[in-house]
Amino acid sequence: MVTIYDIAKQAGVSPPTVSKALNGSGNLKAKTRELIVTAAREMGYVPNLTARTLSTRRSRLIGIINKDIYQSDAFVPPIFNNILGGFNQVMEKQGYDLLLISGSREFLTGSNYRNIDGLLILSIPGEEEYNSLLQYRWPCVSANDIIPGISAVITDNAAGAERAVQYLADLGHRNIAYIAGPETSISTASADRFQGYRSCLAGNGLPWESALTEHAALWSAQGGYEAALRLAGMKKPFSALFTASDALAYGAMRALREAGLAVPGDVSVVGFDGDRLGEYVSPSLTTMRQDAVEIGVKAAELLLKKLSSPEDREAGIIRLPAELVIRSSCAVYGAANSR
Amino acid sequence: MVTIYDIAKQAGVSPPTVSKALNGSGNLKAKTRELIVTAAREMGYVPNLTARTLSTRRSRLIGIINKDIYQSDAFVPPIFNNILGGFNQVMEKQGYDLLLISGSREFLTGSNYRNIDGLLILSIPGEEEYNSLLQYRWPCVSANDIIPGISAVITDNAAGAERAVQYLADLGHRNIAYIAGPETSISTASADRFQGYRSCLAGNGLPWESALTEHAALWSAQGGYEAALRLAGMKKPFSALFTASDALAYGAMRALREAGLAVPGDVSVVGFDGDRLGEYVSPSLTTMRQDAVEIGVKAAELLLKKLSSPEDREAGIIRLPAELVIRSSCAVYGAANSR
DNA sequence: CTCCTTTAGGCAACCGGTTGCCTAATTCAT
DNA sequence: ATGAATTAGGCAACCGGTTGCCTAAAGGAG
Repeated sequence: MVTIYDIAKQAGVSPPTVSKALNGSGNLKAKTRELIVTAAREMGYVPNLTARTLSTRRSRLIGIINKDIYQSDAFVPPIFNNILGGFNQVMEKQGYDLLLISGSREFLTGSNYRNIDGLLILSIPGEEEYNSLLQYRWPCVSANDIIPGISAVITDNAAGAERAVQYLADLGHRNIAYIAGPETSISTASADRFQGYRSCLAGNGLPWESALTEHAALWSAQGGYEAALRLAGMKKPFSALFTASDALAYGAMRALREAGLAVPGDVSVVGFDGDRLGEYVSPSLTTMRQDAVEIGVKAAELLLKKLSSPEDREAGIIRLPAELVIRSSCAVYGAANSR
Repeated sequence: MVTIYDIAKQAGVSPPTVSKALNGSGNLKAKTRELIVTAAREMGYVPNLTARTLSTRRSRLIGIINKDIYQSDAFVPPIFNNILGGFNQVMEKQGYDLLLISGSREFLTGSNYRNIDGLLILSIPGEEEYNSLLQYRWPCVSANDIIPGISAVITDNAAGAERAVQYLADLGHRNIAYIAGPETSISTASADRFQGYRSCLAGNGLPWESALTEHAALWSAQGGYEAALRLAGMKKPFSALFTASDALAYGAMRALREAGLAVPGDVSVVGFDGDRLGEYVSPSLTTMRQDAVEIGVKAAELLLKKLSSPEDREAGIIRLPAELVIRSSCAVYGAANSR
């Protein structure tokens, strides 16, 4: 591996001079600088980032926290990959690499043992890690979830949920059920969608019936399946169902089928996420599309801003609109409707 | 941040002694060692891995290469996340962290600028990166794909494809179509499944008809959809379809529906992957399940072995069996079959 | 009590960079 | 040509660890 010492010898200067030449710092004669830069290129020099990190205390490394990736058999919604893709696309251009933070080590030690410059949170493991996070206050952005005290880029969940429910209301549905995601003490994404659901009901003069809301145990098709079975088992009939994610909707549609309810004949279903896959299930799923790539891009930009002005501790929240994607899982109430 | 210098001062010893005490090296009196270890614990010491890496030339960092994650709007099959989950589960216990390698930097410079100890390849970007990889020969394992000259942990694709096709043959199907994934010059996964398909046809005395094989342009539902439309447009009828992935099958099933073909009434479909989601599409998808978590675990174990014995350059391949998961996308030939 | 062996732990150098300061060299004015 | 002002670039120290070697201290034997 070629080092600045090799280049220094080759160019007949001292190592610090090489460093200055390559970084554009210091007062160097243009000719000297050029000599060094040329030598570096010819020798195929690539700076050792480990050494640079030790010296400058900046690693150009962003930690990625995603509890779901680390549960080895977890269901990871496609949206996470797209967020990460958008995020990386921006960060890569700025010379940052991404470090998947294993388990909770970096957190619980609170030590930043790899000299991470900043953090992207996709989903936070738990209370303990959250507290550690707040305590150490590294530059940090949360994507797709709101965590009190931390900047976030997120879909406008409340507005998105309202839009979805309004669509169902506009189709004439009056009994609109809801399957929420699991609630955690920290995240508000699920709560925001729920709130949008309720406020839209209210806006349409519809009462909220607790019997028409079920909480899924997991953000997965399995969770949606079980929740929908519970809903279908209730005495309260419904002609429409809004779910807090697409995966929940896939599971719910299966449960409805098994309960003898046709989609959209008996029940109209709207999901939330905009998975590509929703186009391919049967019936294809009407959903609120989140622009996952854009969330990642915006999160990266926000984090870069924080990195360049560390004194700015403001916890801003950027909300991106969700877009209604009409496919074929919804029908006008009463068209072929028995309930 | 507390360093060994702080501990040294506190314990009244020299920094190297602290290092030796904490690493269990050197000849230290048991009492001294204990004194130091206690002080370190009390002071909340966590070693700075950047410094340690610089000194030891070992980073405990594994690079992850996955071209798909870096295409910001790509379809990343769930299996990738599960492989990574299994891999991380093992690596984490050994104190390794995972670095997502941005774009192609680390490759094309050939420099290992972050002092990565080893590499996990999930999907390789292209020829150029591949050549660079072979040239530098870092400890490296490929998961879920075979790359000439590189150790791999992979599902036995040929055997799995044979099993899938045999299942269709056993149901009485004679005209079994196939949708392959995109072929690349490097990877053999798709080719292996194709070969399994053909050898199973041969084993059952069925001729291979080129009109019954289509290559998808992408490993996605969209790719499967388009390929199946082409198949359906051909004059050659078929009563069964095997696809090289589940995502391809989802797309294909939609295309068949649109072409007026019922699944499994007119066409039986078998996928490959074992996505959880396949349970929730309609009809639920019969598929060959790959044990993605196990692939990740085995890949980690193999890589750890390579890391501990760098002289061993053998490019071993570990093949894991795929398991037939019978759901409801297949029917006996002729039961309700018109073609 | 002395001498020799063993052991414990310190010193110095190194990993590959970066930075502030200071001096040698150059430029400019006189 | 001389002196002052400016500029170019080297020196030394530092980031936080690890390692080999060497010596001081402790222990044992006679």
